[in-house]
Amino acid sequence: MSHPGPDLEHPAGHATIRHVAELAGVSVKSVSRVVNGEAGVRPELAERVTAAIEQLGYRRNLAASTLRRRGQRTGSIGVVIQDVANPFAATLLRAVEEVAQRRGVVVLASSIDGDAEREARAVAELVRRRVDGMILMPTSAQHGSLAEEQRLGMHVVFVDRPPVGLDADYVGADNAGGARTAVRALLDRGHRRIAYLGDTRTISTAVERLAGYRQAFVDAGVETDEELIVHDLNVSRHARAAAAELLSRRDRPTALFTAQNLITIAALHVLRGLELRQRVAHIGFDDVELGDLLTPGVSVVRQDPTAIGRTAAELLFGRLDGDDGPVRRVIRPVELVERGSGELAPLAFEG
Amino acid sequence: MSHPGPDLEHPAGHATIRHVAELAGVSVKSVSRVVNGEAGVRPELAERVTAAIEQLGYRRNLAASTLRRRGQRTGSIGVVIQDVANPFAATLLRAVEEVAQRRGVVVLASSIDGDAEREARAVAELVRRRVDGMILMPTSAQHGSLAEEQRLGMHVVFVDRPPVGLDADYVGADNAGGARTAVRALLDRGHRRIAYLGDTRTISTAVERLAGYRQAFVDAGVETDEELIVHDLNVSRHARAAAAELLSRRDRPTALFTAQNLITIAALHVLRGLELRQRVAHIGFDDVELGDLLTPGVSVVRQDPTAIGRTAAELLFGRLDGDDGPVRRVIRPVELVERGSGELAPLAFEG
DNA sequence: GTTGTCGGTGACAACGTTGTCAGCAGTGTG
DNA sequence: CACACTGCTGACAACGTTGTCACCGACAAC
Repeated sequence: MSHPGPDLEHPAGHATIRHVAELAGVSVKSVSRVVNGEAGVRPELAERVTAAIEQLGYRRNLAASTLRRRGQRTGSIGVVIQDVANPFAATLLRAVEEVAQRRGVVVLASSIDGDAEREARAVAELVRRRVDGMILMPTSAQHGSLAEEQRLGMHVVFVDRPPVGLDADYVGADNAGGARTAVRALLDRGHRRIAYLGDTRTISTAVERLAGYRQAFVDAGVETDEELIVHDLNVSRHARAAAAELLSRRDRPTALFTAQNLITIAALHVLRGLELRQRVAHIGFDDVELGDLLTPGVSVVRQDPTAIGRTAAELLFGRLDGDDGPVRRVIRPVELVERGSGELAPLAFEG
Repeated sequence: MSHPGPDLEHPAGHATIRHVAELAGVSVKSVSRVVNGEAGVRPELAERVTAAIEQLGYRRNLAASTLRRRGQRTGSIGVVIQDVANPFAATLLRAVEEVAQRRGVVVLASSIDGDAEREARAVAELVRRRVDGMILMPTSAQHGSLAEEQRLGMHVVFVDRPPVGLDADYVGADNAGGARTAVRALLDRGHRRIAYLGDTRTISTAVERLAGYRQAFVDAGVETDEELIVHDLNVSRHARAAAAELLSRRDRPTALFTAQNLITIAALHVLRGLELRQRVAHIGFDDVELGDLLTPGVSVVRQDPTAIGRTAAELLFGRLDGDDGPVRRVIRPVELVERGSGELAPLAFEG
């Protein structure tokens, strides 16, 4: 045990390339060559190395490997999302994963729950780990701090919410257009008191969806009633409370536009509780599972999180592959899915 | 540009500790001390270092750091799940993330979609990256290959499905008990033709849930009808087809027990399509979003993926902190949630 | 005066890997 | 005969970081 070099009898932790070299009776470099599939190793020697690797259960240490291969990729990307437990984010993440796995790239995902500080910590952590690129569903209002990372070669693609104060690729949905379409459909059926229930106003999607809502009113030459617009429903509980309050007014709205999936679900619970699902029209933004089986079906503006995630991932990998074209903004179309709840007519008189 | 050492004017990629040292006019070791918050650095010097770090946008390279700190943790864990897009897995993952984030540990998640080969690749990748531990929702039937990793100090906790051919911690739910309770409830209401629609039989949860189904029949002294047991419904399409076939038989079942959330959803669609939701009783395993708002409400056996994820993560971190007690098997209780669909009586005569 | 201790600092080696380059013996080219 | 080239192999340095240890001046104890 007093001789120099690694203890070759029984490596304490993981076997290293040196253990393998010693056991196979070759130089470490030759082992490296075999492991990396480099040409120029005699088959007989390669076989000895392979056997040694097998016997020791050797696994190349990726940290050491990428350290040496200067400037080399770590084969990892970071994805910062609001909450994996939200089906929208989860589906998007899954699509990213799919593209990444095909390339042998692993995904580091962090949920940040609308907390700008958690976002900053998550991004810093990803930089420390030298991910090759990042896909960001940001919370924060300003992303200028990422400019430095970008300059140093970090590739960033924003999803769902565009970058602010930064030139970066973006893949999102036609939020304003979708909201406008939904609200126009309600107006067309004669609704005038259409409530808007939306997320925090610092979130661009919320802002855009509200803009679409307002635009529909402008298009129709109808005035909006500011009393019917509620913001900051970033917790289910708040969304429920807001819906309950709106629906218990004497001049309650005849239709609801809920601008996000969790708000839609909260509103559905309240409508059901008040036995108003057949009487108050309702369109949500984002599809909800089983929404088609309710009575009436839940009409929604559907976006395609899989397509958004896939597109973002492909964009990111394109950048990693050297695409240095101008910054791209991809806006995916959305679709109004009519299932019943959005097609209810306004009730003339209410008890 | 011909002088040796790094080009200090304008570091090409990320600034290294050497750039910082040079700019601050100190040794690299002192920078290291400051970065790591080690004691014994004059405040004035520390300040110079901090300023240099700031100016250069230096971020410690975690790969190099953990390489040097021999045997040191990488501050990352791997989570191998079936599919992040499945709410059960997503919720579980979120709970793991939560515990990990509190400790500054990042999570590498991989969806493997019931593919044993993808599972093996994911695990190998995690080992290459020297994650500190892994949480596994396995697909494969044998996990003996992990024994070698375990011996080398890798900590593994299984969730949802127990390890086979390996001693490892496990956190799961009372699958057999939950299924038994559900089917007993159906039998108690007089159902006899109760169909079982389940996932692939290589999956232990599917096996356990089927066992619970059978046990309930044994308990009641009723014979099971093997014609009503369908397996391998690992794709929504298959589940729909199976449900449609069962329900179109002349002697169709009076009740369904769907042993997994996606199968439950598929069955709901078929039942609805055939207008049988009010006539055929139905209990699912796993809760489904909005299941309470359908008419009738969807009765389910609810497990708590958040608790499972949290428990598994805490167990894993406990091991990382040195807990070397005996292997633990945590079985979380499940709960039958009666919402209507499971309480329908069998119809005496059918058209 | 010698010795020891102190806080502070840096030179150096090492972590596990791979890039570079030199060297081997054998063969062909000028 | 010198030289270049071949396929194969290994010695060595380097990646960015941190652990080890020696050393600094100052000051106290003997």
